Amino acid sequence: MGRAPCCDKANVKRGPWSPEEDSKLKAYIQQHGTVANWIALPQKIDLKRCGKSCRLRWLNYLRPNLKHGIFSEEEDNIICSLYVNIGSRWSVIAAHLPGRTDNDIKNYWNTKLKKKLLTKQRKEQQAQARKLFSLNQEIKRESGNLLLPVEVIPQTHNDWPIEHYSFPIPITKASSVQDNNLNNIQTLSIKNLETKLEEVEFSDSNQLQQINVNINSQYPCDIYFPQDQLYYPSTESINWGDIMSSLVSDIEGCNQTMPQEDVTFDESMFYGIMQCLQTQ
DNA sequence: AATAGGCTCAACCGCCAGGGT
DNA sequence: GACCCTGGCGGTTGAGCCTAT
Repeated sequence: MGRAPCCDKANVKRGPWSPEEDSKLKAYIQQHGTVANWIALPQKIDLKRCGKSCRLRWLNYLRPNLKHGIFSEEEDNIICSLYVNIGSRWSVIAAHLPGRTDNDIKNYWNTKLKKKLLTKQRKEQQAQARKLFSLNQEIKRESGNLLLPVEVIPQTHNDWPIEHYSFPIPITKASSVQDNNLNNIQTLSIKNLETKLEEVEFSDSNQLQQINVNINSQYPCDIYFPQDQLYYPSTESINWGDIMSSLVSDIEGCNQTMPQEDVTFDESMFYGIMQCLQTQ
């Protein structure tokens, strides 16, 4: 047996509110100040609406001092920083943005801000890829025939659109040994990586002071290692040289126990490792 | 001009927590 | 403790608008 409905669905109006309905609701609340019982309200003011619908209409549209329209850059930053820290708790986020409702913020995030951040992320990622490529070439030159990737091209991942730590992880070309290699690489590199990443501090002059990257934390939604790129670790502040160096030393150690094969890098392998890190 | 597809956002849905009985 | 009721919340939907073809 299901839950009893909060109102008689057959006898309530649904859909957009008319100006008359709005003014009835507004008038009642202005006269009484508050609503003690939203469920009972529609009957009192002769509205064929669900009490919950009345409440929502008031909170999201009719109540005074609501701000509608374009979000400012500052509001964007606040939303992003809070989202990164607390996830999709829109009511909490709304509490930090006077005049904005949780519904507004939720809509804004889902329709605009997320895309905006994705675009920004991709641009940064391309710059990062170029940087890594030249870094790899340099290391390669310095280290002779070191087994490092010739191709480092972080791709846009359809299911996982934001790739934060998209530096390469080596795998062998031979699929039969990939699993073993992954295990080796994981055990050898993970601690190093983790340390490096946790050392990364980043700041944003506008919004946030230093926030440590906690790669063990659970991101609460469909975006991982996300959006924080805006005010969190900028690629500029990450010492990729250090990270690459530690990877190189791990790879060297790893190679001693591995068959001599060409090693290439793969994005999916990286995410596998990052997932492994998260579950540790 | 027609229309298909994408986008926006107000409104709805269903779950959960907390208070009252 | 069990049950009921309500408020609050996050996720989802769909009508209407916009844009590209």
